[in-house]
Amino acid sequence: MTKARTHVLEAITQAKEPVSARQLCEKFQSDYDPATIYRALHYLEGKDRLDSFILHCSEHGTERYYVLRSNEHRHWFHCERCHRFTDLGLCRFDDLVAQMSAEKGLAITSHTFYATGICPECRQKI
Amino acid sequence: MTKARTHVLEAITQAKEPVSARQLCEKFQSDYDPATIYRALHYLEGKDRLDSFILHCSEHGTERYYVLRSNEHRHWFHCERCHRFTDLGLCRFDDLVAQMSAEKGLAITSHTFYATGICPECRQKI
DNA sequence: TTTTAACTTGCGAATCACTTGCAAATTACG
DNA sequence: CGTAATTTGCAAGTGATTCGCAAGTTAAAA
Repeated sequence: MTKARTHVLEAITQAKEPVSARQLCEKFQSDYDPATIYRALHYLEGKDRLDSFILHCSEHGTERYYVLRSNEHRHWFHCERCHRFTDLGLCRFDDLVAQMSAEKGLAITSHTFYATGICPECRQKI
Repeated sequence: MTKARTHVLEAITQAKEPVSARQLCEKFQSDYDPATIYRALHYLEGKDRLDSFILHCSEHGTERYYVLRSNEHRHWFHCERCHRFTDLGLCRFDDLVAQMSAEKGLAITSHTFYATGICPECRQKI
């Protein structure tokens, strides 16, 4: 683990929500080149230390977001108003996914899920 | 509905799986400019005639895929080997989504789900 | 520890999937 | 039919991410 990779992993570990490459590039603006950040993310994802998903929002456009990979994965909600994430807890889709997999004879190795809408804080402000 | 929009909608209607903008641009290469295709897709999605999701695959990169919007939405599986989609049937997550929504006080207005892995045909070829 | 081979990084240029500005072409409608 | 509102094509622009390459580091071998 090089310094850059360690720092990127630490930043994602400390974050309470999914982090985009761009956020990391901003954070490490004076330390690492964007290319290094992107390469660190690929490296860490290849080593199964990170999970990621792509999400489009009106404020940030289309970006890939990274979270730590643990043995039990979680899903996220994205608020269309404040553009923050809310943790939806551990994945509860395993049974349904297994069911779909069995029905169609698929070897499902992963799935992506996220929900969008308005979070309680923003809803209150309307 | 202009001609371009009609043709785009027809192409997606006839397709048996999600279609990317790029596929449509290729199909209508000699008829419409890519900008027109993209604008038609935005228009149709804005009119609730289409649903879309973003998916990254090794063969086609990151692209947005479009499907007809019906009252009951479906989810898809994407094969990492042949890069085709398999219909996973109607959404079965509504209860779980409602549950998550209630737990966190979120106003969930939509969700995205897709699974990836190897389809039966490709699995057989290994 | 010197030698060498194997990564990593920074920088700048290149990709690629879209977007946008603008003038010409269509379409809508009074 | 005539004018206003839309839509299209073309070309240039964005923005996230990737790549080539030379320089800097690290690791393994001798």
